[in-house]
Order: sequence, then structure tokens, then C-alpha cells
Amino acid sequence: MASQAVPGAEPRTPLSRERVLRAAISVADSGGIESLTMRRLAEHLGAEAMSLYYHVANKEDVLDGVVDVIATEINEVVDRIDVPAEGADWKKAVRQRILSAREVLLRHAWAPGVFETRTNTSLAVLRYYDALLGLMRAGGFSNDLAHHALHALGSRALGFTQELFDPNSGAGATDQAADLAEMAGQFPNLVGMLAEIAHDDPDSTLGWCDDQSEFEFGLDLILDGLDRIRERA
Amino acid sequence: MASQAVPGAEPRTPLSRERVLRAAISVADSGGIESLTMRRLAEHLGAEAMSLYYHVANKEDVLDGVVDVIATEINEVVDRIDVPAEGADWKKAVRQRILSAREVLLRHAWAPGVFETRTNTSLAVLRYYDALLGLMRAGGFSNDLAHHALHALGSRALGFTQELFDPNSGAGATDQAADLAEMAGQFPNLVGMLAEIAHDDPDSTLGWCDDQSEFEFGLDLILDGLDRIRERA
DNA sequence: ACCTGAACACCGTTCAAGT
DNA sequence: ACCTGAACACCGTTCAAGT
Repeated sequence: MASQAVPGAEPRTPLSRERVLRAAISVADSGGIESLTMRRLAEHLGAEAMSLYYHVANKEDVLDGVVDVIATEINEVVDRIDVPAEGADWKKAVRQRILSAREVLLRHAWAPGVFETRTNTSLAVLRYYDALLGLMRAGGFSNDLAHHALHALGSRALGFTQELFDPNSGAGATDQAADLAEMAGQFPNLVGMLAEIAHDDPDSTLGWCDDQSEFEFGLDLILDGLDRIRERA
Repeated sequence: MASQAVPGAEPRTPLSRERVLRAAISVADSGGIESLTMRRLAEHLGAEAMSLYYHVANKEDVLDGVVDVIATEINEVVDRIDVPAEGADWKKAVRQRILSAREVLLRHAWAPGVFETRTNTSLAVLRYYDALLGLMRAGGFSNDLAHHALHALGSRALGFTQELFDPNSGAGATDQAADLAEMAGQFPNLVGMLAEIAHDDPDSTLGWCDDQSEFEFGLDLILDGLDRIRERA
């Protein structure tokens, strides 16, 4: 009962901003972003919700911090890449960085949504963009073209695209067929496309999926377009 | 006090799913999406929060419905467009539809974020995509290329891109200069670019803005890339 | 058929108080 | 310096009850 040396009680490492943010990521990793509440986060750390406020300003601050930690992780991975970026090689270098960033985000599938809601900019994200910009400059981009390029890439620069809809979500393969038949009248082009895609690639999950190859298709479309403009200049 | 014919009381039009959804849009339009709560929505309609549940299943259902109403509005605008889409004209037709969709969304700046959180697909959104697909098919796209194209466009197909960061947010023009100087060491490429962009275009808000011209640059980059693939096939 | 009052289980956050 | 208990103002949602 005394305040010190309770026998058998673990000494419990003290809280810190760092520990709070890492715990937040682990809570979201295992239960999704909607499971991340201040109370649950505290519980995860063996503390009371109110204790968190000594180390972070509020929940927004937690989310800002989480983005910064993940962006730092991306920078660590991406800083190890060492490929030439001069001239025409800019594209390979940028492409590899972006795909590496994507790999980190694939381990935190909830993170893209949080990235998009931030209004305060993470310094780590700025550092990521700065390096990307450096590669483009080395490849001969003007500042103006590099500026357009960042806008054109958007979230793809960080390795993700938000899916806008998924005709397959929540429906099993058998419901699927019925749904398609029912919708054929209303959405002839969509149904026709999905039928053919499925036919061409029977191994993939039916039709719609934001997989690696779709991401790379879109990415290369943009990078190739930028490269063409670069060469013309 | 009696239940009928209270003198001077407006007869109050009854609630309906339609009215609830329209009110939800107007609440979000005027106070932002975070101001949209079931209680406030009810208040806006002169009813109690609990009454809403007779007309909608829950808040998710409200958000699904709101997306459907806005997508319906987009379809109404876009259906009035009548330009040829055969062969090489596909691009002009698709471009015009997408820019028209964007105009609708610009009137509901909070809507893109809601679109992205939906997992249930709105039928109106499906109808929009189906029409877009139809234009591409008329332009000579294979189903496979059209499928890639929709993925590559992502949310751009509906007229928006989510900004990932905004170095200017929350800082006035004077703070701005100080911030830039301070960051110059850490982010040389970013600072150099922003300085030059600002110099080249002194009329625009300093540096970073997702304006119409940036949207169109990215859109055309993708459409041009798709057109090249189409011509090769 | 349509609406509501009371109530429940959750939030984020504050503040004064403990060690 | 660090943590917490009690409390507040807010959520979304249920259910039995009113007209």
C-alpha cells in the first residue's frame, strides 16, 4: 500500500511524448483508427486518460505526432536509397523512393486517412518532399516544373492513393454475381468492364482492387509525362 | 396547449429522408463537416435528434446519403454536356465532365473528405463512373485500359485532389518570410522553389495553393498519357 | 405513421488535488 | 515533475411511450 516498493509491482516506465505516440500507432495498427481514443490509448499504456495531457496537448496533437513518427520512419528507409539521379535517372530515383514510402504505409493501412486530415505540416513530411524535390532538380527540372510535379503527384508522392469506391466491398463472390446481373441494366459499361477484367485475370480478386500494379501504372503515367516535359525544356 | 391549431404556430413540414439529407448538406456547407452532429442536424430541422432515426438508420447512413445527393447533383450537371466523344475527342469530353464535377464540389469544400471515407458505394457515383467509362470506350479504350485509367485518375475523376500539406496554412505573409528564412537550412530545395514560384507569380497567394491550374495540369498529364497509350493500341 | 423524453455508454477535456 | 479523481459538456443511439 505504501507509495514505494510494492512487492511484485512492475516499476512501470514513465510516460513520455515518444511513448504516447508509439502506443497510438500500435493501437491504430491493431484496432483501426476509430479505435484510437484517449482513454483506450491511456489504458494501453497502463495509465489514466488524464495523464496523457501532461505529454501531449490534445488528440489533434497526438495525430500530428503520429504522422510525424511515420514520416520519420519513411525518411529512414528512403535515406538508405543511393541511386544516381542525374539527368534521365531522376525517374528511377523518384520512383524507388515513392515505392519505398508505400511499403512503410502498407504496414499502417489507416495512416493515409490521417495524413490527409492534417493541417499542421509535419517537419518530417517537409523533409521528405524536400529530398524528392532535390532529385527532380538534379534531373534538370525547373522550380516551376518541380512545383507542378508535386501537385500532380499529390498523395502518390507519399506512396498512396485513396480508393473512392470498391464495388466488391462487403459482398461475397456469390452475392457478387447476382449484384452484377441486377446492375447490368443500370451500369452497362461498368458491368462489362468488370466481367472482362475478371475473365482476363481469374486469379485476382474479382475486378476491383487497388493493388501494387495499379499504383505503379498511375505513378508511371505521371512520371513519364513529367519526363517528356523535362526533355522538351 | 391543445395538440392542434395552436394559434401562430407554423404547421411545420414533416421530416423525410430527403429533407434530412438536404439539411445535412446545408449544415456542413455553413459550419464545416465537424459541425454536423445528429443533434445539431435535428435542431436545424426544428425537431429532436431522436426523430431523425425514423428516417435514417444512423449517422453513417446520413453521410452515405449526403454523398449520393451530391453525386446526383454532379450527374445532373454533367448529363447536360453534349460533346462528341468518338476517337480522339474522348479526351475533351472526359476533361469537360471532370471539370464540371469539380465545380459542384467546389461549392461543398468539405465533401471530398466524406467521399473518401465511404465504404458503401453510392449508386449515383457508380452512374457517374459508368458514363465516364462509356466515353473512354467510345474513344477506343479497351476495357483493360479503361480500368487502369479509372485507377490512375482516382479521386481526380470526380474533380478533386486532397492536398497533403500546405506550408502556408495558419501563417500570415509576414510570419511567412521569417519561417522561410528559418527553414532554409533544413529544406533548401523547398525554400528555393517557393521563393522562385513567388517571384514568378507575385499575384498568386504565396507559393502553395491547389488552384484550378494545378488541378488541370495534373489532369492533363494523366489524360495525355492515356491518350498516347490509346493511340499505340 | 411519426415524433419524443429519458436514459445509456461512450467521447475529449478541465481543474484542483495528490505524491 | 508527473500523475489522477471527479466532473463537465458533448457525442451517437436505444427503447418505451406519447399523439
